[in-house]
Amino acid sequence: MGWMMETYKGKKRQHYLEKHSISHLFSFPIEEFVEVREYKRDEWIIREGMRPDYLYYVIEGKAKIYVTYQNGKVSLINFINAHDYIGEMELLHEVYYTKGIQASAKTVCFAVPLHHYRKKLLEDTTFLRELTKFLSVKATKMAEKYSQGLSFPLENRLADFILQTADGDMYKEKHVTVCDFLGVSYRHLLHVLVQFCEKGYLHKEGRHYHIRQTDELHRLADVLKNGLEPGS
Amino acid sequence: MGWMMETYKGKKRQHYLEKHSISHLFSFPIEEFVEVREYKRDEWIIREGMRPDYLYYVIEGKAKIYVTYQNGKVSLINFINAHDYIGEMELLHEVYYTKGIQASAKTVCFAVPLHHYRKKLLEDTTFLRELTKFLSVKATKMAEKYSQGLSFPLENRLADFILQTADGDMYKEKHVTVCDFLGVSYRHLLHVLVQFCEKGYLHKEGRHYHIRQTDELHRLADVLKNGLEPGS
DNA sequence: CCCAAAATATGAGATATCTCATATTATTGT
DNA sequence: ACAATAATATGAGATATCTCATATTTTGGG
Repeated sequence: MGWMMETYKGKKRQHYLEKHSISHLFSFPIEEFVEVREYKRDEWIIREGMRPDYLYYVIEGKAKIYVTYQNGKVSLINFINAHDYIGEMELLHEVYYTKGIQASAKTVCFAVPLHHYRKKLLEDTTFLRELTKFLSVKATKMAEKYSQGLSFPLENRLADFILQTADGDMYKEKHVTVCDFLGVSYRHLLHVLVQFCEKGYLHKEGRHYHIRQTDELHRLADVLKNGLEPGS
Repeated sequence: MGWMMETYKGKKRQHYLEKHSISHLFSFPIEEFVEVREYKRDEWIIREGMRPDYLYYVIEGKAKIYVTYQNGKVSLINFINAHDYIGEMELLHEVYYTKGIQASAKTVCFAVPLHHYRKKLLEDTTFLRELTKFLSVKATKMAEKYSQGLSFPLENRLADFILQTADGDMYKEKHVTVCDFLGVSYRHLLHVLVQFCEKGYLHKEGRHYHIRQTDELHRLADVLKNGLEPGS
């Protein structure tokens, strides 16, 4: 289990700080003590149950949030992408059960040391406003997912997931990850995928799937879009 | 559909402002332009799709957040209780599809006029920090509900719900509301409740249920508690 | 290059959950 | 007090989804 997270130094660090400046997210200079870190695929950025000493801001890459239940079942809760914060719960709350966060691709993030900045962060309007926006979006998305997840069969949620994660017209996600994320059994996921192929929505090519009828998938996915768009 | 929301004036208003002071939530005096409103059971505090002009802070009562899907199905997303904010999404984001919020009991709340305070609120550290805490808790709860909802059968979620909403050792929630909240059909909810009675966990008395074996319900509900408690 | 582990596949039977049909009570408005 | 509407109940058949068993293929490490 080598957890050899790499910290960029010198020129490389400087390059990231400049190219992906986060100074607009704070009203005070923060770069001096910020670490630039790279996590490799499958490395744990935060281990479940362990309080982190840093607030992270993701620059590039992709990670997954996991939680382990008492019965041993591990569940994928959400994805983390560029421009997301990690560890904000621990910054805000004294007690909080930390979830596990694992990089699913090479992930670069800024690590803001809390022992140094905690107080300043909690008094910084600019930072708090940004964080509040981030959290409100997160809360809304989770709320939507929740009601969607409970209200519709896999057929609809999978169609949506395929459209959201497709690489061009190819769907390439790993089944194991997906059935974890969508909370269904591997068997059933395959079953619905086969149906999609039989109906001609998808065509299996090797271990990937070619999207043949985007419109039909949209029809299925649209069922879980709520309400009207703002402005109507 | 009389929507005769009542606004307290004079002495009554003053009484609420003093007894449930919210001055600690802001670093500037806010009471001058705050309205104290009372919504009766089933009144809409915010109508779905309509942007509110106020930020609300609930003092007493209980409300429900609803969303309507394109297929016409209405889904209960969450409850709102005392000390919750309403309308924070609209304060933070220019575009946002507003969900419907309906009082499920007499509900008193403070209404902060945005046209007057919007700018000040977004620059107030104290307010933003409070709101951030509120939102982070909300986001976490939704995330937990989401993964729970997807991962466990109704038996477990219902046990948890019963324990959480029980009034002493009596469970009194309305079935219609519950099956909406838990995202299951009325038929199935009844089916599982009957099972609980047959197993002796509950005993039906009129339209309420007497909890007879808390331990057994806890055993079912504990399955969806994640991880270890902080500090272990 | 080989092995063990992970990921992919597929079948069959068991459950969980839904839909629809239909009655019987509350509740509410007038 | 009455009619309309909502909430509660219950049965029966249809689906969605799960569990388990088992086989094949891919992948990563030594």
